[in-house]
Amino acid sequence: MAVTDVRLRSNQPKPLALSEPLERRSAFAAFGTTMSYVRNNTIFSEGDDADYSYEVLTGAVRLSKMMSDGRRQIAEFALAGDYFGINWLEEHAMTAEALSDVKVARYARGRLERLGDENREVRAALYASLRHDLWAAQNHLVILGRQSALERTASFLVQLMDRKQGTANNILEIPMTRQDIADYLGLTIETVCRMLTKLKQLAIIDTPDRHTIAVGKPAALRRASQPEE
Amino acid sequence: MAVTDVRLRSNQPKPLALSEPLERRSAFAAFGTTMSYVRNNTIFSEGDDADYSYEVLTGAVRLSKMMSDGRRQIAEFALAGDYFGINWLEEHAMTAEALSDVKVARYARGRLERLGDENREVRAALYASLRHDLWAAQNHLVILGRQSALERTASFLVQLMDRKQGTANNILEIPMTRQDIADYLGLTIETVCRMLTKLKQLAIIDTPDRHTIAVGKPAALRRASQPEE
DNA sequence: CGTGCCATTGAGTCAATTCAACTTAAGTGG
DNA sequence: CCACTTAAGTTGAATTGACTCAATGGCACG
Repeated sequence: MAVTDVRLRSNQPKPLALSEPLERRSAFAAFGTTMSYVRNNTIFSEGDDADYSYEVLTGAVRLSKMMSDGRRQIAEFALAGDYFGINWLEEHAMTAEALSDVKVARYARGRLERLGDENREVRAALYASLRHDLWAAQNHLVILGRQSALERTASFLVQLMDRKQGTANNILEIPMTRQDIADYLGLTIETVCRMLTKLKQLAIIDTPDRHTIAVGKPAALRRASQPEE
Repeated sequence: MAVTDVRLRSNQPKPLALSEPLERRSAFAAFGTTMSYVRNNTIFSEGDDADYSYEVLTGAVRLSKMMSDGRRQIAEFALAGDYFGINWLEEHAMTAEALSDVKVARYARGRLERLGDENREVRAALYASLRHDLWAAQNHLVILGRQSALERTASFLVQLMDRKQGTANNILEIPMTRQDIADYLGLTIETVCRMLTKLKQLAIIDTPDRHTIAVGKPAALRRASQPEE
């Protein structure tokens, strides 16, 4: 199979300046192996040897950390085109699980590193991916540390919209459950639910079914994700 | 002046496996310029052109993001030996301010990148720094998203202890104010204060003065930073 | 047409915040 | 060196936003 290109997307949660360019490179050659995982299966666990890095081809993956008493924090949702598992050390720092049925391309880490050593372009792509993840994590910190429940929920939806720029981005097909959203935003499932209801009451969004969110008023949603003025 | 070595330290907030190795390299040559900043002055602001990268020589720096209504989230405290401002894009994603009077080494970004392109060792150091920051941010996410006020405060102190391993790490000289700690932990100044008092009442720490915290029972502190069992 | 999972809504509680008073420490300038 | 001023820290009381607990509704799947 052929893995086509290294794509980096910009999921911008804030006004926060900083426009990560939508780069497109054909950096990794077609030496990945395609793997499939069914919904809710684990791709790798926190602490596993980081022998492979991955790219999402179809479907979605959640990357999370778990505390010993079961509290969970999701750091990122990897969607089609996203990389995960490149950035870590000898051991994976996160658990990766299939949100939906997924196809991923799997790259042997050693090979990728060797390639990066030789090839300037591959190196740049790896570096860009790492930098993107850092950038995303730092924006995430603001959401978790300083935003209200409503702002968080709105921010999350804005991120999803911005991640699929180019396409009709007003109807969001979300693969994750309310619990996943809660664990991403540092809230409970009930609070996420209430905030979605609130946004619905404000006529900003609509939720025709569990996994669809229609953003009727994107501008209002963006406003809801930020401080008043 | 001569900037000696690229040091990476492990500030481990959790059991979370993952031992970032205490590497020591002499990667960047002595081409940095020494700069001094007095307490509370800005080194660069979010949105500024990222022309330079920095290393803390003495003192401490806070790296933060600010929302338009003044809410602030501190992402990191850079202490002596730490790098900051390497990881970002064309524009700095954070504001860097002097916590105390600081001396920093300043490196022209273009030069650093060129050097990284040529020199494998420099490249590894840059990559390691980036990876460290990502790792730290991801741990920070768990703290902000899923820990209680007491756990956060304890985690913060544990991080400080672990960052100065090797030295007598039970007496912490902290350059930051309570407000800084609050903005790092996603709490209010009052809550931080109350949690410190609580730790004091539990005889786990003592606060002889504002900028000194003596950790009498490190093990108990570590326990307080994690879920029971 | 149950059975079970996920989502939603309501009611009551609680942890952390807000508001406010007061204490302590750190300058600053006479 | 001491009075004066300002900033930082601490404590208490009241408030509140998000949480917990509990019950119900809606789909999907066998």
